[in-house]
Amino acid sequence: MTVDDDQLDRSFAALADPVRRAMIARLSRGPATVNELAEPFPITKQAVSRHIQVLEAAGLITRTRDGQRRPCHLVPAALEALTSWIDNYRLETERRFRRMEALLKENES
Amino acid sequence: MTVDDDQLDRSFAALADPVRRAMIARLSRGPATVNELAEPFPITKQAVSRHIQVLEAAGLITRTRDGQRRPCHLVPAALEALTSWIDNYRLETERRFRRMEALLKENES
DNA sequence: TCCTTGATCAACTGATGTGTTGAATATAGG
DNA sequence: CCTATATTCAACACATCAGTTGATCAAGGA
Repeated sequence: MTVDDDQLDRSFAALADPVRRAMIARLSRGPATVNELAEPFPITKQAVSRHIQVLEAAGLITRTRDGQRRPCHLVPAALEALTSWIDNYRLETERRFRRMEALLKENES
Repeated sequence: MTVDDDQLDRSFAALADPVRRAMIARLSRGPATVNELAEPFPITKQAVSRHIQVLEAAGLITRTRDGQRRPCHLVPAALEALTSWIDNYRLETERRFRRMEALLKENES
């Protein structure tokens, strides 16, 4: 999955909050409703509802309908898009470091 | 490399800005000074200087001294810490999806 | 239909973030 | 010493964000 710049903005901003990261961790173990996600936190359900909207706008989760409930589901492909963005630059940097080391070793011999 | 919650806050928040992401991309190709990093952007160097401080506080870059210059260097291990945090939950979710699929297939037979 | 539960909308507050301008600091070089 | 260059600090404006309370909407069950 490839993402545009706005999607990266929203995704990284979504992860830049401990409450939303804890929700991601919870959802990795299975779907959950607003009430279930709210349970561990000392904040109102309205606040939790908005955290969920942030995650959904980022594409990190989707929502289904189950009667009155609106269960949330993690979207692994969206997470994968972030890691591949980061890995791109990490790997490039590590390659450069290895080339530098090789050059140093060559010069000292 | 393992990071604490505050470090994750700062790192993801640092990446939630297109200017800082472009700086990461630039630095993956080699060290650069404030002036070099500022060049592509229509903002003041003071603003660029603060973007750099944000990246440094997140541990994503380090800085050295070269006369008046303060070159920035990307820290691949810090990027790796982020991808492994994300991958942890992505892989857990994908494992769960595969178990679900297996169960469905078993029940339909 | 009435009441309860799950979830969201609207308006407001305080904190944080990103940008500006202007002044200050530090190092290199004549 | 004096000046130019690289960078940072300080103070301010403006926008966005996370939280609150109170009202509203939607679906289920007696």
